[in-house]
Amino acid sequence: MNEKARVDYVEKVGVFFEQNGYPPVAGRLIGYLMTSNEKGRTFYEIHQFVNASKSSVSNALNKLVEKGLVKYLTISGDRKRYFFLDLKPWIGQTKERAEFFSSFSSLINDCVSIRDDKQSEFTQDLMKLEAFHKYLAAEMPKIIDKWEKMHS
Amino acid sequence: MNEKARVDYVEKVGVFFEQNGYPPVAGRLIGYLMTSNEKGRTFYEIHQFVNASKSSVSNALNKLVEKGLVKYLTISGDRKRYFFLDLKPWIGQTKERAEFFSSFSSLINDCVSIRDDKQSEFTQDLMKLEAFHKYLAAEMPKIIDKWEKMHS
DNA sequence: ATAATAGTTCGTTTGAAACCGAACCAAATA
DNA sequence: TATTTGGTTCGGTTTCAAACGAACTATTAT
Repeated sequence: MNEKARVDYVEKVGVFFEQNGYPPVAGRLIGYLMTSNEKGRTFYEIHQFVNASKSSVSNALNKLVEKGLVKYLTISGDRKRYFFLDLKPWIGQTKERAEFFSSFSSLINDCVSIRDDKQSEFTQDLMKLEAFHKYLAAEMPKIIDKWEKMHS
Repeated sequence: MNEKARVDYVEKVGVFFEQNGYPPVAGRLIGYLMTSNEKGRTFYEIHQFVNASKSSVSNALNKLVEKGLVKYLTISGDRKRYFFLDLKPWIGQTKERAEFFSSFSSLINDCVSIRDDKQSEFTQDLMKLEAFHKYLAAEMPKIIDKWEKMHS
C-alpha cells in the first residue's frame, strides 16, 4: 500500500466519523486501523501515525475498546498490545441506528396521546408520521435478517 | 391539554433532538410546536415557553425555517408571524439518513481498493461490510417507496 | 410625533468537549 | 537495583457551539 494513499484515506475516514458524532482523533484512529490488518498496530504506531498525544490516543482507544469496535491481541513475553478493528459489531451498530425509528415513533405517539384534538389535520399528520416510523422500525430488522440469512 | 403534560413532553422532545444533533433550544422549540396546532404560535409565545432569550429563539427558529421544518403564516394587518411545524419534510429527512449507508459503503470500498491483501480475512470482511451497507442503501429507498405507495 | 410591538443583529459570556504535556505506574530488562 | 518501555491518569489549556443581553430596525398603533 502506497503511504500517501493511506494518509489521505485516514483523513477521509476521520472526517466521515467526525460527521457521525465521533471525536476527530477517534475517527482517524479507526481510519488507520482500517488500512491495517488483523495483526494489529501498537500503541506507539498509532500515536505516531495519528499525530496526537499519548493521552488522547489512550482515551480514544479505550473508548473504542469499550464500545467493542477495537480489540487487541497480546503475545506472551511481549508487553505491547496489538490493536485492530473488530468489524463484526458494525452490523449491530446498524441495528442500533434502526432503533432511532422506534424511539421517534413512540415520541410522536406520546405527543398524540396528550393532544385533545385527535381529529385535527395536524394530529392526523402526526399519527401518519408515527405510523411511518413504526413501519420503518419493523422493516429494518427484517431486511437485516434477510441479509444475515443470505450470508450465513 | 394539561399544561404539566406539555411542559414534561417538551422537555422530553428537547432531550431526544439534542441526542440527535440539534441544539437544546431548537429541540424544545420543536417540542413546543409539536404540542401546538396548525394555527401556529407567535414568537413571543415560543420565547416565553422555552424560556430562552429572544436572540436564541430567533436564531433557532430561523435555522429551522431554513431547513423547512418550521413554517409560518401571516395575517394581513397583523405584524406577528404564526410559526408551526411542517411535518412533510420528516420523511425526506429519513431518506437523507439512509444516505449514510451508501456513503459508508463507498468509504469502505475506497479502503478495499488501496489495500494490497485482497485475499486476507480482514479485507474479505471489509468487503462483506461494504456489501452489507450497499445492500441497505438499496433496500431503504425500496421500503420507503413501498410505504409511500401504500399511503398515497 | 410617540410609543409600543415583532423580531434581528452584534459583541460577549458560558460551558462542555477535545486535546495536551507531564507526572505517574507497573511490568520487563539489564 | 536501576532503567526502559507501554500505557494511564491528572490538571490545565484551547476551541467552539450555544446562549445571552442590549442595542437596533421596522412596522403598526396611539
